[in-house]
Amino acid sequence: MINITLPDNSVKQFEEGVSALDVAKSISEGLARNVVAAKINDEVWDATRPIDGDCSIKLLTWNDPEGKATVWHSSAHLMAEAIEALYPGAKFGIGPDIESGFYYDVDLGDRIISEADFKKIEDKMKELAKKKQTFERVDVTKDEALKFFTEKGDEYKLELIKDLEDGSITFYKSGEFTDLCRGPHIPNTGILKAIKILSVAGAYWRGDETRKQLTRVYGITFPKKKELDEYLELLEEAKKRDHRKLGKELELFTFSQRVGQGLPLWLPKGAALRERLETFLKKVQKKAGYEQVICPHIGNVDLYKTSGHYQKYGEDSFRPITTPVEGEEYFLKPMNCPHHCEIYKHKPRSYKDLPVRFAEFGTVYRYEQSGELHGLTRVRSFTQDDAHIFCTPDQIKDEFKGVIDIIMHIFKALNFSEFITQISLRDPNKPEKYIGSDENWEKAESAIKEVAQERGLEAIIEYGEAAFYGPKMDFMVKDALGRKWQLGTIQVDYNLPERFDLNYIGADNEKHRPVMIHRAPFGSMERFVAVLIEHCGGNFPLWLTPEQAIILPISEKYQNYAEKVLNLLDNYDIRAQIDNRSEKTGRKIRDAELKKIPYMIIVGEQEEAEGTVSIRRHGKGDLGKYKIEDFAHLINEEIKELLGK
RNA sequence: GCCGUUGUAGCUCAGGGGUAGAGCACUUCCUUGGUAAGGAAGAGGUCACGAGUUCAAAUCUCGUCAACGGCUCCA
Repeated sequence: MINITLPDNSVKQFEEGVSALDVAKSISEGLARNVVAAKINDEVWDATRPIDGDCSIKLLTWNDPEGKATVWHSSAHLMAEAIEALYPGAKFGIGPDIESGFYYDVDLGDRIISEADFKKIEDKMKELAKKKQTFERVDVTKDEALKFFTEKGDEYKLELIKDLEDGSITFYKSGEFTDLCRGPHIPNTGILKAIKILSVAGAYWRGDETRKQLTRVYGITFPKKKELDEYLELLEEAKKRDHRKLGKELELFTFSQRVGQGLPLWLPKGAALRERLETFLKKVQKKAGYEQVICPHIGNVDLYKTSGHYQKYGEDSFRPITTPVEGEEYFLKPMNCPHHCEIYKHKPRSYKDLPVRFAEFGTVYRYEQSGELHGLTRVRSFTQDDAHIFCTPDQIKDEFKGVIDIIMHIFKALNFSEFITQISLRDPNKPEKYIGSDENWEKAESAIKEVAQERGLEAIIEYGEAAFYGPKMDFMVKDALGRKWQLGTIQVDYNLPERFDLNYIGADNEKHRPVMIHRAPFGSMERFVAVLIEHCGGNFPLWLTPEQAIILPISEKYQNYAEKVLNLLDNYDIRAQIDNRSEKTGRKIRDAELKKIPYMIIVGEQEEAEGTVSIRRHGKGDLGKYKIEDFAHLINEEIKELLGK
């Protein structure tokens, strides 16, 4: 008999060789039907695999992340089986589960899979799933494994097996399909009720561009059709919110082939919106003791040799600009820090001056591979809401606090209520990878952890994710569709102060090395605006939106009154326009709704007589009549609430 | 950068070896109206760019550029 500890810490006795599925059955049949895998001593196992000793157990269902992963991994096998049946002789690379679904890399010879074939594969998968095929785990020796795939003629699997240790190799058999696989898998394919092939793309074998390109087939499965439908709806919704689509429709930005790829052109409405974001942050930063600086867009090659960026990225940058007579070399600036270091250096600094905080909306240029460019999220020219704080090691903690407060303020003003904080620290096993003294690292790392706690942030700590020059804290927001986006970042840097030989005179009258902190709450204006567009679906917060209100006169007779209203609103700093086309009100409302203007102000005979306005809220409908001043207050109160003042 | 797909009016898209189509947007006229599309007329395109094949190319072929979906990369 063996002892199995359940999640509630109760211990039950079972025969040796019992499976997690048996354990589930002993609790309830209903539970057993939903079990897809089990965590045995923190390792995910097949629910059907015999347990041969004392252990703790957690039964996993579709609702556990590991359960989903297992379901999708098994789905990948099912898809491979379907593809093998439909395309005999297909060879298989790897087929893992991913964040949403799974894929399998397939070599089909000269056959191709296109969207038109998806249905065929889905149908085959459904047919196979209905058979409730089990997944049979088989231990094999390396020789057996090699023999099997040599006979099958699958060189990809052979290559994978060659890297594996004998004794650790397992096959999984389900139906007609046998795969090299570590597992675990679901008890049988019956749970896979809703199946969708999503897309197909090329992918290099083992991510190596010198190797053969395989066909990567993406799919997703769910235990219930309803869940699949919801997922497909989410994809549709994401498409509707795509910032590239909305950016065009709302006239925020555009691109021109003639200007060049990855170089965004901000249209008047987009530029105004971005300016409001900048003004907002500038105000906050001024209060927090930042000073604005301005730097040129190019820098001498020596600047980047000093910073070390030339050695590291010189080849992957835009080619240098050379002066015609002297032959000097300049680079488009790929970051602002080296310039800011020189600003720090322009005069001797005392410990009494620290911290100094230089802020700049600095436009930088980076050569990104052409296939990488994507809307505003990946561009070749972008503006960082950058600032560099030069401080003593003891001041790191307070400075982090200050930056976190700014970031939280921004998230609130822009309705990002869900976010993830990540702290990246050294890999304790590889201290040689990092520059800077142990003592300083220790100090900075514990400061960051303490600050996170004091500010009530539930931070994920990642060891080994720090940059070689210092630890950092990143913020990822979750948008309205639950997608995660990396935005703000705070990074400690011991490297540049060293390279630029920055110093300050301490109380002891000796020179000391300051610490540098890079920080960008938005990240970049381009990326941030893109994320914001997708987060709010183009319905920007009232303080930010291009047009806050539009006045819709019922007919031309009320044009004068409309202008009077406009003037009054202008006095309250409310951005509004008049739609004076000779269209019916219904039409004007429809157009204003489509333009996502938050407030529609209808004025006609009644309003003019009473000195009021009729208000309609975007997406909500008629709000009734207001006095103009009351309406202005309504708007300004709404804004105040967001900006928290 | 690599593989695949795509490129026709400001936008969304149809068509396709014999000189260009729709809806919306735009302009003008009529209409002066009460909470998601009033009517009529008009204007608008080297069919991404460059070569080639052909009596004839927007259409076929090749190349270039760009966008899209992935891969690799991201100070």
